[in-house]
Amino acid sequence: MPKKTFFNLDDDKREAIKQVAIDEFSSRTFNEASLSRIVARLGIAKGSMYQYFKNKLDLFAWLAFEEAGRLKMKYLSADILDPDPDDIFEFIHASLIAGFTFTREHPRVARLALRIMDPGSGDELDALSRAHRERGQAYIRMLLTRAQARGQVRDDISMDVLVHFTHRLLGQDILDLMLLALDTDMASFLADPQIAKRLDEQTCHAISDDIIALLRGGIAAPASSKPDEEE
Amino acid sequence: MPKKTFFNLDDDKREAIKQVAIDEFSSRTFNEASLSRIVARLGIAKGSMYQYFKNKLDLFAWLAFEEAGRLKMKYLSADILDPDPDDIFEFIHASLIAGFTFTREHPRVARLALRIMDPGSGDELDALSRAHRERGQAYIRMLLTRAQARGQVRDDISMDVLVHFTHRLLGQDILDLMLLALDTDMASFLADPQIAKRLDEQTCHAISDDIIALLRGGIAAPASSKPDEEE
DNA sequence: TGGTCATGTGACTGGGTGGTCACGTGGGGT
DNA sequence: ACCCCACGTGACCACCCAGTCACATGACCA
Repeated sequence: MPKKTFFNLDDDKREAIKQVAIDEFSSRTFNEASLSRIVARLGIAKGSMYQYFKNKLDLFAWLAFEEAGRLKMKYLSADILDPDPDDIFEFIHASLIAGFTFTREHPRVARLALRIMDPGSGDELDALSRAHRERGQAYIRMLLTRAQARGQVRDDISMDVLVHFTHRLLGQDILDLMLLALDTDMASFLADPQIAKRLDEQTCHAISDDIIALLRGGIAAPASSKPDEEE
Repeated sequence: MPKKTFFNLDDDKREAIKQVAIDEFSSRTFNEASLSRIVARLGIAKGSMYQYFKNKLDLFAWLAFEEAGRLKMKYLSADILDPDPDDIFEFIHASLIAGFTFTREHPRVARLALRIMDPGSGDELDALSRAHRERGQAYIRMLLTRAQARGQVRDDISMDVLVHFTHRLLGQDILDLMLLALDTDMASFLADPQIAKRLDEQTCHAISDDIIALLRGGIAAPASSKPDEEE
């Protein structure tokens, strides 16, 4: 968490620091990101940063866990976040749309949020990362278990596997799917996150529909006689 | 590619260099991996490395693309690698088993091979990485398209999405699934890759079966009347 | 006016990096 | 005995880093 000095700053300066830091941490690994580069871009002294934050990790953790999480929540809670939606597929669909919208409107922040998952950036960060992931997976597990109890999700497959893939789908896969639809890759996106804004809403819905169809029926062609799918 | 000097070395020394370098590059990002650390561990002079390799990238690329690829191919071709297997699900199943076996027997090399996918390590490496990925995806696409022509894969979903997920399943997901089954995560694996050896063959088959079931039928519970699935 | 205190500063420390280069060494060939 | 040449070496260069600290600034209060 930032020190109180940080919150005494001009709104403009505080915002500038936030934006430049998001830029740096979203485009590079935690270890590769550089405080020196941040302060140079801001035109302030390095010592100042240490008046605002305890150290590099403090700054990163605040941005990636607190701020990015807060912003993402806005998008999720706008559409969904009912702890027991009546249809798990509706829930996933809504989460995908929310994720697409969030990523399209705040590509750098979305990428920053994914940086949390980077392993091997030091013990302290790895521990934070694991705790974060486990919280998310616990939530998904609850939803899937309830859906299973309602007979909506198959019960002949390891719940761990289901949780893992669903969690990943709603987290990392969203950006991958967007990049796929835009015919680019992560490297290009890191170089210019704004390309995410080129994805229109219609395509987002098309991708989500495809994913939901996959989740519902797998990749196999329907067995010869089975007219209960549209088309 | 290494310089010829490297191939004139004692087999022992060449092998030692390979092993220490694999250790370093598999446990850290390309940018975070350190040549200084490698030579220190080997007890040789840094200048020597530059007699064997043009630079850091040369060493990494040789290990990750050539050597790791060669080793992985051994496992894949042992079971499969028929360009038109009669059953796409059999093919995927065999690839999963081969991937599990490879990862279990050579965890560090398997992790090294995944490092190729790390984006943002510089233009040159990103370009190599993209080319590598595109080759792999082209192969998967061919297989899926043929399977589709045989009526084995549904045709109402974007082929790009199918290719993307299948490619990822056979690449990155294999390690993730193993870690899931071992109840650990990537951070712990990076700290000690040998934990992968604890996964027994039976569990590998169980996971593969689950994945194939997912691919065949999705996550949805079968619609009330439909006895064509086992169980 | 003087004093206090929050804030800003940037040179500096100690450490790391990839890569170079002038030099050493030793085995063949002539 | 001579040289050559492949190989080995580690000090060294230029650069980058996170984090520190003695000092400067300026607002507010007495």
